[in-house]
Amino acid sequence: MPPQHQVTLAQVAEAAGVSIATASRAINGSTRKVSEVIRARVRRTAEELGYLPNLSAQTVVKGASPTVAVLVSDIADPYFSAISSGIMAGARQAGLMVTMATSERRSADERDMIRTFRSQRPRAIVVVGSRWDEDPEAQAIEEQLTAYQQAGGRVVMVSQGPSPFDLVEIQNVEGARALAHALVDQGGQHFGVVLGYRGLRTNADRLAGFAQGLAERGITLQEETVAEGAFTRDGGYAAMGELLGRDLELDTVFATSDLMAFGAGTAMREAGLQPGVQIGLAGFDNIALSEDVTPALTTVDVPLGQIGRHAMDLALSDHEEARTIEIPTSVILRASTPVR
Amino acid sequence: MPPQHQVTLAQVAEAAGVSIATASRAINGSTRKVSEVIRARVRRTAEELGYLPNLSAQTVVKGASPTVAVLVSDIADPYFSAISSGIMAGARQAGLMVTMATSERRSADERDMIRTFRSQRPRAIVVVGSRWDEDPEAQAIEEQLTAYQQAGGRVVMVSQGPSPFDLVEIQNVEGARALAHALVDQGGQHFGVVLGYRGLRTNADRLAGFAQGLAERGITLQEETVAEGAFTRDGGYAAMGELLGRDLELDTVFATSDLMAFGAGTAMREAGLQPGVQIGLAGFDNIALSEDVTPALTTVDVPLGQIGRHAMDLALSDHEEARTIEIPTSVILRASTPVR
DNA sequence: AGCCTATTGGAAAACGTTTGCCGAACGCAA
DNA sequence: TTGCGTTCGGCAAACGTTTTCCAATAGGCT
Repeated sequence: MPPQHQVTLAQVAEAAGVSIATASRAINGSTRKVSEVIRARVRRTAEELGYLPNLSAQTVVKGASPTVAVLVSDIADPYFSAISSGIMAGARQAGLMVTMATSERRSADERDMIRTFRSQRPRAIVVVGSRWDEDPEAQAIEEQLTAYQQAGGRVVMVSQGPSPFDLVEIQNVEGARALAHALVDQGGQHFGVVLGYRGLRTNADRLAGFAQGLAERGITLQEETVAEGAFTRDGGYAAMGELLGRDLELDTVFATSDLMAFGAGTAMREAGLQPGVQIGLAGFDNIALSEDVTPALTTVDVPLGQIGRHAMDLALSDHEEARTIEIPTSVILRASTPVR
Repeated sequence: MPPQHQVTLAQVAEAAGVSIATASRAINGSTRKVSEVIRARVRRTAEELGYLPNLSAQTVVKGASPTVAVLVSDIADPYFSAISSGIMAGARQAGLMVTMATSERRSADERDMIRTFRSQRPRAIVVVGSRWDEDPEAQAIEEQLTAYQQAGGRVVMVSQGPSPFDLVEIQNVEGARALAHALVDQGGQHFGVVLGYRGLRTNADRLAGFAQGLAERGITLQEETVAEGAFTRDGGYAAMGELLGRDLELDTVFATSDLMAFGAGTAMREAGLQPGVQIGLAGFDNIALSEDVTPALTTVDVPLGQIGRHAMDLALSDHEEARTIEIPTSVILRASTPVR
């Protein structure tokens, strides 16, 4: 680590002919006032010398840094990057910096990153991304976060419920259920599901909601029409391939994320099926490009940017007991699911 | 800012019955050794008490924080999120944290963010995103970065050349030129361009390279066949609309980014033109979904993840004079540009 | 004039670390 | 035994801030 030598407050004070205390008060403000003339002089001096406050020093004495730490599974995934974008917008408004890390969906890494975050003494830690059902690290992670919270930090989980912390919950069950209704209403009868890892609660919820929605229309989702894969574009491609190999008669496929739907769509075409023509295809999330593909993708809208904002709101408002914000979802029918 | 009270090194030292100095050496290691037995005892105590080193305190005394600061235009844009992903992977390997901010392409914000970054004393600052041609803040930003560098920090610019700093340069001109060749070879004759803001060097380069490539095949790109818009999906949609309104006879359209191409494609379809059938469409960047759309998008591959890695490599290797890494690009022909 | 209160500058103590130095303990050769 | 080098623990200074006092000055009131 190269030594970085910088202008210090002491140098500014000296140059302005005041004490360090006064310089501090003049520049970074506090309850105490400093006379206008001195204040101006100090500020000008600081400007001239190119003084920049040392955030770490401030953090040491204040006990917390003006920072919010964000942990996401994968920043290259448009789902997470859209949420992150909302978080960063909120953070900027609140004058906070953002430190970010990706867990790559490995929960041991998640635990380590949270430890590292704690070392930074951020004002809040936001964890985005579905939790695994049988996560060996779950307890360790929760302990870390609890300790952090008890030390005065705020914890916000996005799409991680149930949990003892503040929560931003996406209505996955309801959205998938409504989607099922809509698809049946369009004339779908034989449904398949391209499912991200079942162990991720998000997927489990979306599957359950979809099955429930179908059931409410008198259709039973067969287990053999569900293919599981990684919760990524490639996973969708692979799972769809598997589904095709099973030689079922499907007229509509629901993928538990838009990203998986894109992969599934490519697999369909490679098998000679045009989504939106011979077979229907629906996703979930309504990520940015889902309306630009051909055929435009039927999906369930999740207001991703808003989610980030809400997470920051929770992080900043102080309240005693944990709160939950429910994010409503809504079905968007597009050309990928034809009316029959 | 809530006071966060935490276990300190002093408490660990006390509990372990050693001095603070010894505790420090036992836990965070240094040149000096501490006997195995004491070392073990201290570590165990730290573990039991849940001690976490205070990174800010360490930063204050060491003079720099184990952090790399990243500034991107817009994290929700897949171009930037893919690069960020590479950067974060590199940072993790190097044991560094990442602090991230978005400038929203406003250069005044960019300047402010860099100031804030400097306050954090990061080990490196990475700035990703094309520079504006006539940027009123350009000088202020360069001064900030120069001062930072002189204080011992490392600066890496991605796609920002020319600049006095370390540079990761994408071969935009060459890529666009090669694309033009390939499109002419496929039988294209009447070309249009959906251009992101011309003031962004990236767009200017891609346009220039494309025009040059056409010229080398004996085709002159007419100014009236170029429509300019925001460097986003919506910009592409709007610019394509404008182009269509001009009533030209185009057989192929080059959009200066995949994102713009997606928007342009939607505009084409709304006008009754099928990309890949009546009209060719090509993009630039090869973002993740470009092969999943229908028709799959012809584009110029830019290895975005690698770019991030290279940026981190530059940030970490220490060398005197500024270096430049050239990232090669390569044409990928897909169905959106039919062979005629 | 005398007193009380507000205002404002400065000295110094914190905050949680790392590290330069000192000195104690030990091993070993002479 | 002395002398000397090596190992390793601890004291205390430093890092760049904020904040608690304390003191000095100014102003208002009687």
